[in-house]
Amino acid sequence: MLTGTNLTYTKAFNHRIVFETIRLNGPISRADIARATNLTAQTVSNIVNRLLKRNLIMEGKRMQKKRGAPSVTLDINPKGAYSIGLDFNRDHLTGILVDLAGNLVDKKYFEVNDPTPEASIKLMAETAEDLFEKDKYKNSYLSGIGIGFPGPMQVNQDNTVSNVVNPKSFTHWKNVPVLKLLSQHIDAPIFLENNASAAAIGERWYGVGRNISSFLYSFFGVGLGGGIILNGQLYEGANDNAGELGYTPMDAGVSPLSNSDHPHIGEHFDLTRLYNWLAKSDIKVKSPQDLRALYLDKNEKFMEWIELAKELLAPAFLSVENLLDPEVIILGGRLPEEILKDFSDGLSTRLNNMRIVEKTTGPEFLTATAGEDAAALGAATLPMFDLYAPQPQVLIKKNGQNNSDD
Amino acid sequence: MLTGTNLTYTKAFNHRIVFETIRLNGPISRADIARATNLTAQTVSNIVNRLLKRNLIMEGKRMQKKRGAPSVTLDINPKGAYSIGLDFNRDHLTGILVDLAGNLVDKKYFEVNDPTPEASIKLMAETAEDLFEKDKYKNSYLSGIGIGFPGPMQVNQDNTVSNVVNPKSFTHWKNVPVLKLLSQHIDAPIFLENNASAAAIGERWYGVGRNISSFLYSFFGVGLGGGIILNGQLYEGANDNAGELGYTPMDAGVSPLSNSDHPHIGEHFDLTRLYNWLAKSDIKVKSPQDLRALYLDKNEKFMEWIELAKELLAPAFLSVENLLDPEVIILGGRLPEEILKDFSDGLSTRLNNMRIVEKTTGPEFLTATAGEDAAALGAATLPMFDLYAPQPQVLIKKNGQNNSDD
DNA sequence: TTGGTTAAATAAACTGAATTGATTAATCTT
DNA sequence: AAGATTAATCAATTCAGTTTATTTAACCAA
Repeated sequence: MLTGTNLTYTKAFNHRIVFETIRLNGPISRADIARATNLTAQTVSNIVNRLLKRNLIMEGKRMQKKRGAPSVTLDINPKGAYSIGLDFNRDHLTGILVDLAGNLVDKKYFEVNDPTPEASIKLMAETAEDLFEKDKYKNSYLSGIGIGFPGPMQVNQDNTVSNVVNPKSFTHWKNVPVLKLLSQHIDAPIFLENNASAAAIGERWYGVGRNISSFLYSFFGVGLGGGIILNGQLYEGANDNAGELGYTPMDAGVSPLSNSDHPHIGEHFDLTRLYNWLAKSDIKVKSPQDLRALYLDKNEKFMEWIELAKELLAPAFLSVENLLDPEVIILGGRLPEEILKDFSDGLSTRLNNMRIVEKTTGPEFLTATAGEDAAALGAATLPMFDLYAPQPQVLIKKNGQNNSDD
Repeated sequence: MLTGTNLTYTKAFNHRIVFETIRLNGPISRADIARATNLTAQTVSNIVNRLLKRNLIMEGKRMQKKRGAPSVTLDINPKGAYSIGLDFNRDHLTGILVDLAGNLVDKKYFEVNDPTPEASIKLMAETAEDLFEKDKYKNSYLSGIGIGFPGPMQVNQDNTVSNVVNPKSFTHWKNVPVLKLLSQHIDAPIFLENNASAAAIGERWYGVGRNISSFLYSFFGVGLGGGIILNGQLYEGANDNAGELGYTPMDAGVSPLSNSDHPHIGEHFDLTRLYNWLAKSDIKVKSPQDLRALYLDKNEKFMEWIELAKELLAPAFLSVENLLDPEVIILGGRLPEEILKDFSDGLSTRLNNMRIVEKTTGPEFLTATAGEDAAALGAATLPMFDLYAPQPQVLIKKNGQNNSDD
């Protein structure tokens, strides 16, 4: 709804603006922050002192530039807050602990096999507890826990999680109240998100998207997912389906991996199907790392898949260009970097040829900075982003919400 | 850049919030506004009194609901401000005057033929002056003049206007500094926009988009254009090309209207080419109204075009659904309402069949409320939107900008 | 009819955010 | 060493929404 604002919200927003300015430009002085943000020096000074008290930033050494008094530099305090990210899948759970600067502090990896909700919740809770041991991080602040779910699963409005789209991959999951169950074990804010969207936020906050306000993140996970960042914020669409390139139709028979009535390109990127298809040619793979080896070997069969992948992605990305006109398209996920790089190069040239003559520019293709842990890092970013990112929504009143925060 | 905010911006934003609440829900009492906006009654009272003083709203009669003192209703004052919209094309210029409530007050129409910039500027300035005669609207406020340019023309960053995409249609136009030239004749804020984007804003502010925060507006003008509204704001993309469905490729030979090396669906919607193609079958048409007659006659040749149009639009809109996931797709522009309605019905059912099985929902298709003057009304909305719409940007400082406004 | 209750609107005093103006301190320039 | 320049902050001010209290107008029950 149309809600107003007041000074409390102003304050919260300005705190975030100053924090973000330090995060992106640090080390930076109070005076430079004032210039960058159009806030007065006095205001910046007050906000900085409050952020210092909260241990979110720290002072560095004095720096003299030209004349005048030397300035004290400010920088993010990595130990000011921590966050846990869980990347949950049918076959594995990755849990990571990151600090405020986005550094990977700790990591746990578990192989699972189509786990029940009960077993999953238990594993998630234990992993989270292990990652942030109370005595080890005695005086530190845990901003929260983010959990990324594989693309085909859906985080419902009521925060239950179900797999509406592909019931066969997660046999035991249907409208599971993950948030409710987890909060019985965990005393910290919990955030649920589709792993592609989470990865997009991660890339926006810590990765190549730091200075890019609009991009599409193509996430190669178990299948093909997507997350869209517009004006610095996650755009999920009316039904949380925005960016789902995988649904793009393709002609029947084009991909040997397709087996549906409505062939769509997502099928070609289903890793399980890819492994099975390769197995038919006696090529044994069971992980993205195995694919990397195949790729470096220039394995003929796998190269066939790669070429077809680019063939299928090209028109989909042309649609992205025409419809969304993003500055950048980021490729990331579980596929090895070399393969993503191959995609990005191949797609760039393909799009140049497909574009109508009068148009000369298109989005730039980049590969994500986060590697195989993109989803987990993205999940870990969710609480951080919620607490510290300068989102315009912060400025707008919400019923019964208290914004005080000193 | 990352800029902070302060109370001045808060005030400006809250004024817009209250105004918009009245606009959308009026007649409405101060107390109801307070409840709707989460602002206190006192704040609303203050803001309302300032808006009354500026003549933007007006008091109605007392209304008693249950117990307690009866409330005074408030409503938009249509005569509080006026706006001029110019829809400029190769073949015509439509100029309209609308009031604050979006009512059409006056309209001028001129046929032109590939006019030079000089002649065009002169005609625009004269039309604007005629529409808002000083003595006739003595005590009224003109919020500004909006001008919509046909899709293939481009409003450059430096506010010059050129036709980069299709140089053949506007032979005399290349990097014309429209804003500079017009402001020599006109003493009011001037806004330039692509006509599809303008129409989208018009529909957002006055039309079916009033309560829809994200939609794609497909604009059937001289060709096929598009405007995207996300979170209530116009999203133009990194190169102002977002929503340009016309660039969607199609196979060669599919549309008899195509003649390019890179066939794209926009070619099928080029009205000039359509007229010429129909002429080959001895069907003489030269206006959208003529097409309406053909449609009502169920003219065989024209129906062929209609069917192919839907055939081409369907996959493009499926991309929209998958990528943007909008609540609604609005069809509008110069094509007669009956044809747009046909498109919308046909596309709805087509998309239902193309969608992969597991997905059940898609965007709703609506036809625009504004008819053939959609572009002009949209253009007229630009100044209004800029002055009165509750945009989050209002909350953010801009260098050297003074936000005082009492 | 009367007194009590409910609600709208606003006046007056308050709170808390950024701002403005003044001051101090550190460094460079000449 | 004196003056200029810049960073940082203290102190006082401004001005937005908020809180509290008051007035007014209606309804309702006895």
